[in-house]
Amino acid sequence: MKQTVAHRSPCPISRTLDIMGDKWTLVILRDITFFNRHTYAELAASREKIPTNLLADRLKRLVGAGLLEKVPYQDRPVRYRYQLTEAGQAIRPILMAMKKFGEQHLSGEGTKAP
Amino acid sequence: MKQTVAHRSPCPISRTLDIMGDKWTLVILRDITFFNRHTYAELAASREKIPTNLLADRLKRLVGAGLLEKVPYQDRPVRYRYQLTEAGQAIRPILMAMKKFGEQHLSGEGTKAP
DNA sequence: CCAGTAACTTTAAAAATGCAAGTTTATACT
DNA sequence: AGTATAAACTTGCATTTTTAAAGTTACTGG
Repeated sequence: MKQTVAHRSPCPISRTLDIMGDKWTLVILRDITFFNRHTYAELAASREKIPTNLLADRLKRLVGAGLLEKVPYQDRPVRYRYQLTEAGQAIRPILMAMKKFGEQHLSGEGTKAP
Repeated sequence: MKQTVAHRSPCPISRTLDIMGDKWTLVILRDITFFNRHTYAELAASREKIPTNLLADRLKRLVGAGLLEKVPYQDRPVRYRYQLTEAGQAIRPILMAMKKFGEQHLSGEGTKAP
């Protein structure tokens, strides 16, 4: 089923937020982009403990939005990996900017990866 | 009342998202950063039509997080403007990255400011 | 006194989130 | 054959957040 994301205005920033303006989408993209986590199980196991129903939902939205693709990487048994499309890879500068911001301005008592 | 934002993990990206990982925070910051909207009324009037209770809530959170400050800019009657702190100004690269992403990858049928 | 404006607050209904448990499909072990 | 394990989800339900709309407070200019 195709997931269409309605947009609030034609502004490119608000349209970007229509897709990734929530608590979890960008941490999934972070895990795929920087931490090499590509399977559902790997993503579910990451430190922030995303609820699995939200993980499933966000993956669907991201696939629907064309930022990820779900690819079987083995048969017997079939297993899937979520990988970035070209558009998905273009998220990297956003993540980098957030990383830098977090490091420079949110350093409460230690900010470390992941 | 002080608004403390609990964080999910020490990762600088997830900590950044703990503050601005939602549908509205970054559009408020966009309006202040790029469109010179600084008063509650100006922010409430922007194109995406943020519900006023959320605007009030987000402004409080941003002030609490040290990204904005609420400054009276006139007496009789007293009126306030929300302005970026130094940390708040550091959001700009994030917004720029989102703008670029939106323009390049979300150009459905026309993405224009605001 | 009355209308108008800025800056919020309140309310109730709708939607999203969070948590735990359950399901499905497939392989491996005994 | 029967049991166990694992990946990848789904379901049900309580809690929280978001939305839309209306209401409030403080002040002012006529």
